[in-house]
Amino acid sequence: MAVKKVGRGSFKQQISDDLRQQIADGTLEAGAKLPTEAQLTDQYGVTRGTVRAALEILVNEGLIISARPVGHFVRDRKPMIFRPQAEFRPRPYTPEMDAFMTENASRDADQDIEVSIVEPTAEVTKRLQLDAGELVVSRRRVRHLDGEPFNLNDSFYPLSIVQDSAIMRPDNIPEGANEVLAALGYRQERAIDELYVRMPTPDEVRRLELLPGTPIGYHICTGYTEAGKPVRVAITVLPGDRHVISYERRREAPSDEA
Amino acid sequence: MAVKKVGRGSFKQQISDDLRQQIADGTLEAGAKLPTEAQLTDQYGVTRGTVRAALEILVNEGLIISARPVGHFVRDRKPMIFRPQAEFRPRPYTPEMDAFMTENASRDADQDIEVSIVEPTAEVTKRLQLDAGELVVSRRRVRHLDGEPFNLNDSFYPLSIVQDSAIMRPDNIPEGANEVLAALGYRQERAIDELYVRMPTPDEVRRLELLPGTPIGYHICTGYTEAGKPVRVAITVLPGDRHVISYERRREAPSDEA
DNA sequence: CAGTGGTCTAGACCACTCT
DNA sequence: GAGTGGTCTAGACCACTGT
Repeated sequence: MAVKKVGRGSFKQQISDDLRQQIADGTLEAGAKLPTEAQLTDQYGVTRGTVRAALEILVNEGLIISARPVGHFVRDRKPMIFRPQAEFRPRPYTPEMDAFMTENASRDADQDIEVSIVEPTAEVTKRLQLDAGELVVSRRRVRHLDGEPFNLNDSFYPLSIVQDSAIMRPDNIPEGANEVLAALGYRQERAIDELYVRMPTPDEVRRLELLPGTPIGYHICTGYTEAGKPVRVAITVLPGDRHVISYERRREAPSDEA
Repeated sequence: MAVKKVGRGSFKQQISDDLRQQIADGTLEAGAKLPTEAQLTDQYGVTRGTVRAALEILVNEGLIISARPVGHFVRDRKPMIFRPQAEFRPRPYTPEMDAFMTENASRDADQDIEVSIVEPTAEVTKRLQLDAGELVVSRRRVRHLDGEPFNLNDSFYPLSIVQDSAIMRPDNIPEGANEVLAALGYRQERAIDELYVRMPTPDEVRRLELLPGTPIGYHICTGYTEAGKPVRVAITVLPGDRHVISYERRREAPSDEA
């Protein structure tokens, strides 16, 4: 080997550490092309397999992408899309003193809707407190921005309460599904929100066209009537490379301490 | 090869798809031991390298862990720790109708604190609107639960306003850093919150002892005085396998639509 | 066509743990 | 010592793209 094993770690760790450092300090800037596998093989005096193992680490960290057969490139930084979700915005949002989130004002929005009657997953069954065998209406949507998939929004309703309503039509609902539910006598007065952070499933990778190393935020919102009956579960999948969840607050809950 | 290449995908894709399916449908339940690499090598009629590539996919999806030299195991599902952050809880939390988040009531809590005067990162400089060369006081904390690192909470203050205050002491601040700031004439009246979802840096992996395939939530809270002067940046790193962010709401912002 | 990365083979040696 | 996974070598063939 041309290079001796200095410091700790395996060869692939050393190589990926080197490249990560170059990305961090700007030697390799966003969009820049990395050396080819052959060049790295020569440079470090290891075999191609070892070089590929090092690059794979960086791919899985979301730092680089492989654009076959052109080469590896430093991944562009998050587009800094600003998308305040209502649930993350307890107070009206006012755009001041936050120059860092003023990008992406308005762009072409679009969505695909797919409505079906399905057996609910355990996740949905539990939150809707369904009996065994009870079916739900599923409204699955892929929201697009400028033609690219942007997030997923799947809502589930007990079939028993939305049967034959506008919720079952595979169109946009101008007044909003919540108003339809309210007209049916199930106005939502409370909601419980949960946010998970995890790696995507292959299905989510496909629907959102995710690159390797892209984690997601998994947001589950369960809506309840005043009587405490759950009537709706909405699951939003937010790709980490396309979303910044942001909101402003005024006092009263002085935040993270410390 | 003993197994023919049915359907799509490479051998490693087929193998990881098979195993992922078995994990999803419960054939392999949480904590179960996977077949050894040698067994999978025989079973699929490929070389060990191919089997390892398949397992690596599942590791990076956070589905399995490798416990050398014992074997690979299905990763335990998130401990479902419930930690409402103040900023995600616009209304007081009431524990009702949510049996799915009642675990982990009270456990041993602990934290390490490390205070220093540092040159701020670009991220902090921008949010604190600092001049070039201006220094900050950094309070870096690792919070532990039952002896395990649970999350990171790093706060940054302009050196010019907290010099010689209790904020610079590497102890817990009983009344809270925010009260100290207020006593210094910098009471925070507004805050901007941002939440990013991404893979961890090696430093975050080390501080939080993260397993491969564990993404993080990266929460930045910038606090402002009434006059609009930023006085504090708090960065919280929440490991995806240890956190569920959860809160309850009542009406007024009827959520995710759809 | 040459050059890129994607996949796979068939070995090898190592560190570690358990028996 | 046997068995596990971690790392690495030294090849091979393929699909795709650009010249």
